[in-house]
Amino acid sequence: MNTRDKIMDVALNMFSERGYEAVSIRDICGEVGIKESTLYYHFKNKKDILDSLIEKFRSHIDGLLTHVDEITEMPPQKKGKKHDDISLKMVDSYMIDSYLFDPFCNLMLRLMMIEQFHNEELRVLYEKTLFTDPYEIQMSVFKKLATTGVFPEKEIEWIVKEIHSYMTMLTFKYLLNGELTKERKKAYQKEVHDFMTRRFIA
Amino acid sequence: MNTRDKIMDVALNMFSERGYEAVSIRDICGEVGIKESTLYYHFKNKKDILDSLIEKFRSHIDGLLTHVDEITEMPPQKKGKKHDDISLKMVDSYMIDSYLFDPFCNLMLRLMMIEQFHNEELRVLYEKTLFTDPYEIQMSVFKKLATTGVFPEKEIEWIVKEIHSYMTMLTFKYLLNGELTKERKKAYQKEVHDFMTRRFIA
Amino acid sequence: MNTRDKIMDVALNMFSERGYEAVSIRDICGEVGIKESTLYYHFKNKKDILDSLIEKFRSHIDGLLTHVDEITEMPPQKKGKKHDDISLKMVDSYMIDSYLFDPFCNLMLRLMMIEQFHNEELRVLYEKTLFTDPYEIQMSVFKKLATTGVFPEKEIEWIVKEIHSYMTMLTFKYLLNGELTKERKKAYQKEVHDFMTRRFIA
Amino acid sequence: MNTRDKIMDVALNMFSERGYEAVSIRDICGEVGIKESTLYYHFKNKKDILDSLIEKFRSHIDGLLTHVDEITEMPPQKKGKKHDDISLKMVDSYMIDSYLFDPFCNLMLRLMMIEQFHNEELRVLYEKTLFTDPYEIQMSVFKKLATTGVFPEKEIEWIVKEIHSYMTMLTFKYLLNGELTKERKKAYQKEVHDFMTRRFIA
DNA sequence: GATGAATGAGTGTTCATTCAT
DNA sequence: GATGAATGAACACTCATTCAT
Repeated sequence: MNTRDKIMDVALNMFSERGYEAVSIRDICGEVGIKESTLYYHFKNKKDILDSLIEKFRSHIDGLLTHVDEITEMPPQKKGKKHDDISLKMVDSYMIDSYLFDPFCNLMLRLMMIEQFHNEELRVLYEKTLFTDPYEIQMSVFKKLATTGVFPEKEIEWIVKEIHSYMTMLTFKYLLNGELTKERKKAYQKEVHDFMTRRFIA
Repeated sequence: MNTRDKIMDVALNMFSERGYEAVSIRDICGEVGIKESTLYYHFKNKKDILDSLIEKFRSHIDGLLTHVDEITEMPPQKKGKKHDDISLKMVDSYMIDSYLFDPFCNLMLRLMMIEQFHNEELRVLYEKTLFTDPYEIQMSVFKKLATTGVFPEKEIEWIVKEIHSYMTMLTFKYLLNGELTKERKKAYQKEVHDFMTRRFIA
Repeated sequence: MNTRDKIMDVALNMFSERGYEAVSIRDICGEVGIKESTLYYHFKNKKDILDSLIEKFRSHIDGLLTHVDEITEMPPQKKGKKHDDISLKMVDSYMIDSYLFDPFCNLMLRLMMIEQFHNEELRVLYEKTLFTDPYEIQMSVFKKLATTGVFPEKEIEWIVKEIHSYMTMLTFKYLLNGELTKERKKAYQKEVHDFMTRRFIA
Repeated sequence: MNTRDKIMDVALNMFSERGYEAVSIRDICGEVGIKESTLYYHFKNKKDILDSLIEKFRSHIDGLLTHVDEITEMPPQKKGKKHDDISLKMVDSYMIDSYLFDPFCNLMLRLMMIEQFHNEELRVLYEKTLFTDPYEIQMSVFKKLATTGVFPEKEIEWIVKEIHSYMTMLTFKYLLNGELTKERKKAYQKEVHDFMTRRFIA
């Protein structure tokens, strides 16, 4: 990892734990192992580090959304196929691994959680990535499933709301609370699985 | 309001928006209208302000929990009475008004959200007040309702999980996001009402 | 002890250990057990405490000198009497007990030692009480002894210089160094005794 | 002189006059001609300046002691040579010029005198450099002289005690009292010379 | 790419002191 | 006699940043 990336990495770890303002250039440089003056070769100023992190997060998210779009716009599976095949796999595997469980994304979510109350740009991004986008993704997935006749059209809205609220709550409870340990990840996955099983299988 | 209370009030407003570390003693005193040295007559240091706020919050919460206990331990209503009488009123009126919508509590929740990642004391309090306590309160309410025969015992767990996750998600979405405006409160109440109506009435 | 005396007592203890400037009104009041504002009922300001201590010391010293004068101006003892009768007793008992070993005087000497480098008033007092006065007292004692024929007049100067330098060195080494413990007092007394024995007896 | 050395120089001058605590970083920087923040580039905090001074003093003293050892371990002069040749020259010239009269050492001794009452590290150093070391140096010098037969072995202890106490008293009287002026140095040297002359010549 | 040296503004905190009660 | 509440000035120290090398 080159110096610039190391700075961003260290900065994100610190920002997401203590907040942007509470972290000093000294703190970052001390951890990276460079002098403070060196940091200014790589970044214009402190704000520039944060902006670069946000930019990186945005393109990461754009990649995810593009990927999800490709999946949901694929021609529908044959009728009668088990409903969870596509939807649950997508939700479970893709979004969880590359988004909620991804270290970079997870730290960015924490940072947004911390900074949202006095940074409008981050507040909007926070609302979008934690509430709006996941809801819309679920909706497009279930709408597609509806075309296969698995669910009646008019029930979709509430089904999605139920799933979305459950997963959102679990996200805050397990993934945006304390350190992101293996135990918390497993607890999250277990609760998601139990919910899905009861709701759609049992 | 005396000087000490004014300091706590101003400090909480600032801490909950920008985080404890990012707020300076100068900021607080400027807003309160006292000299910095005066603040140190009322509080022994910056941390002492935070500790006093936490202490105040704890006793506030203790009051709420005691009140809830009194309600749920009242002798059960006559059979057949509409289930929402006691439960929804309690949930809607009491917990919402005196907790989520209460300005002091709301700001404390925001502060806890911000500080939880590097303050273990606040992390524990955060988990308790946003996840553990609400779930347990709902459980005791619904267990009581179950004794009146309104709900079958074995369904209670999932009903409560459903309600709890829905309300938790709404709390993060509307009450712990941006400024706590009347519009957001109304949006929150409407979504709670819609959910309750669909789930228990329709 | 009344409040005023308690303040002076505590102040002297602290001044003599950490220096006048390094001791705060807060420190003193904390130890005395009064509020800072109360101190200003008893003393005009911080400097006033120091001035009062100096004044008290001056009159203490005046008392000592008067006492010594009375002794040295008493009619001479009969010829042939052992020379140490009057001189050593005086030196040993009186000056040591009421001056060097006296807690108040000892602390004042320490205070003067600390403050002499930037307080001309205390520097003069320091020089007088540690170098000039003791030398002159010894001189008047030995001059009196000379009249009894015990010492030849012309040897007196060097005898006194010898005694004075020895006792001064011991004072700095044992009484103005570390805490004034019983051990240090005893070590001081032993060395004085050994010196006197060797010089005048052996 | 570079900035770091200038800071140490100014700090020592101020510390030795007013005491460590009574001197502010502002005072030092004002005299050196730098901003306060600059000082923290060179020293990690105020204590660090003091520690650096102590360290410098220690190595200075180590140098002196090594030098003295070399002299006293030189093969003895031929018998009958005037006793003061080596000893008095050494005492007079070397220890006085490079220790008591040396500006850095003199200021350090004053600093130690001031700080000894509440700084155990400095108290120990103070006792060593003003009482223990000089006594031992004199002892090794006179023991060497004794081998040449100038002094009887059994008289050495008291001779050294006499010299040591006399020079110690003079040090406190002339060199550690008021400003270290040429007049005081001369007065000190004259009294040393008079004492030596009377004691060993006359 | 990186650093040594510097800075002005700001940090939390303590200082001696005042004054109405 | 003593205190609660306040203050302006000073305290040691950290901040993000600059710039010549």
